[in-house]
Amino acid sequence: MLKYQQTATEIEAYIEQHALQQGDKLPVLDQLIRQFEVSKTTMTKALELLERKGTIFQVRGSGIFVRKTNRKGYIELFSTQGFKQNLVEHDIQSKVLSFELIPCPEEIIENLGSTPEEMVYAIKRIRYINDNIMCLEESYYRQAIVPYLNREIVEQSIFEYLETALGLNIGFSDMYMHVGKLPDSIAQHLELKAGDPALTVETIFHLTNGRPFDYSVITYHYEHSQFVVQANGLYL
Amino acid sequence: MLKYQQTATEIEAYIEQHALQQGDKLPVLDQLIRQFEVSKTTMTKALELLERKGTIFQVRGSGIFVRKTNRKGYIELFSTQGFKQNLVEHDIQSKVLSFELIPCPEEIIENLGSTPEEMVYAIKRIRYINDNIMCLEESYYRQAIVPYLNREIVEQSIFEYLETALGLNIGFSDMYMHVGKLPDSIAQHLELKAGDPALTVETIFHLTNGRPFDYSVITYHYEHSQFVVQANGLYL
DNA sequence: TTGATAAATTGTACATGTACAATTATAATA
DNA sequence: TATTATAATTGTACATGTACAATTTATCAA
Repeated sequence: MLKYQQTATEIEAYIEQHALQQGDKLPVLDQLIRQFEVSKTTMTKALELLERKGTIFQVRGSGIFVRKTNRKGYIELFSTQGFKQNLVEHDIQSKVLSFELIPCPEEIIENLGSTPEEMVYAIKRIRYINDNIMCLEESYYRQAIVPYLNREIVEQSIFEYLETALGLNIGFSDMYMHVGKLPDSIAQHLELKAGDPALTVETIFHLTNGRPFDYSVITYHYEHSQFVVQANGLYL
Repeated sequence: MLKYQQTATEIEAYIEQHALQQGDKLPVLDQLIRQFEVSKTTMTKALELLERKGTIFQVRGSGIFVRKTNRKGYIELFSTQGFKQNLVEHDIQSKVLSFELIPCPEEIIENLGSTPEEMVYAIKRIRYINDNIMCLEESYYRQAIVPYLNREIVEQSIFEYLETALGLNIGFSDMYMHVGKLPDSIAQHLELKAGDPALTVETIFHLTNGRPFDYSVITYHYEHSQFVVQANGLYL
C-alpha cells in the first residue's frame, strides 16, 4: 500500500478514534506532518484523497475540517476515488440467473471495442442488499482479458477475483444513466410491475491501460436503492 | 487562473487542434513539460485534473492517452472536478414559477443548518434543455449568505451571479438520488402523468469554507434527461 | 465599543530533484 | 521461431524548499 494511502487511512482512524463530527477541526497541516511522520507532499496527497472521498474539506488560512454525510441507508454510487469500503455496512448477496460463454452479441461489440468472433462471458444475476432485491445486473466480460470465470466466482465478487486472482488493474469507467419504465421481462426479476419506474445504469469498465473489459447494464429496484454522491466540482 | 488550470486548458486545445481520438497518445511527459514550459509539478497537476475530468488517462511506462466518451446527448451530472463547460453544448433555459423570501421551512432547516427565524429565498423553476422540459427545480438560498436575489437573476444562472457578482466561493456538495413515481403536483409541471417514473436529486451546496448555502430538489423529466458519469475509482 | 489595519496563521501553488515501478523494446538464448 | 532475460522508456511516489493567498487574530485609532 502506498504511503499516502496508508496515511489517509490513519487519518480516517484518527477521526474515528477522536469521534470527530461534521465541521470539527483536525490538527494543523504542520502538526499532521510531524504527527504521522511524513513529508509535506505525502500529507498533501493523503488529504487530497480524503477530500475527494468526501471525508474532509480544507480551507486555506483556516484549517482542515471533517465532512460527514449524516443520512444513512444510501449507497455510494461512485466512490470517485479511494478504496472500496463503500458497501461494507451493507450486506450484499447475489443470485446467478444465467452464466454462459458466447460470441459477443451485436449490440455489445461497440461498447467493448471487440469483434463478433470474440467470446464473452455473459452473466445475469440479481443482487440483494440487506435481503432486499437491489438490482438486476447483466454483464459481459471479454474472454480475451478475463480468460476464466466459473459459477462459483460469479456468485461472489467478480471484481475481487479479477484483481486478486488474475491480477488485473481496474482503471476508469464510463457510466450512462437514465430513468424509464420497467419492461415486463425485467419487472418479474425485480418482483415489480411492468411500467414501474427504474434507474438503469450502463457501465463500461476499463483496465488502467485503457482496454475495456466489462460492459454491464444494471437496473435498480426503485424502492430498495437510493444513492449518495459527494461531489467537489461544479455543476448545473 | 492558476497555472496548472491554464496548462490543462492548453492541453485540451492541443487535443482539439490535433483532432486526437480515443486512445491516441499525447507527447511524453518530459516533452509536454518542455513544450508548455512548466515544471513537472505543474504538468502533473494539470494532467491529474484532466484525468479526473475524464479527458485523458495515464499509463505508467507507456504514455498519456486521450479518453473520449462517444455517446452524445448525455448530461454530465457531476463534473467531479474542473471547470463548468458541461452543458455548453446544450441550450438551457429557465421559467420561474415562483420566487419569494420566506422564513426557513421546517423540513429545510436541517439540510441548511439554519434556524426557523432565518430567511431564505425560495425559488421554483422549470428548466428546459434544447426546448424540452428537463426538470423541475425547487431551491432554497440562505439570505444570511446570499443577501440579495431578484427575479431577473433567477431567470438566468444563479450560480454565475453568486460567483461573479457576489464573489462567493462555491465548494463541495452532497447529492442524494432516488427514483420514484411522480406525484400529480409535479407531473403537471413536467407535462407528464402521475405515476410516471422520475429521478429526484436533492443537493446541499456548500461554500469552500464549509457553510451550506443552498438546498435544492430537482425532479428530472425521464424522457428528456440522461446522464453520463466518468468515474476513476472503484465501485460495486 | 466599533471599525479599520496590521500581523500571524495556515493551506496551496509551484519548482527541483531522486528513486522507483510498470510497460515496451531489444537482445540473447534455446 | 519462440521464449526468456535485459535494457530503455515513461509515468508515479516522495522529499525539500520558496513564495503566496485566504483566513483569523491582534492591534490601534476614532
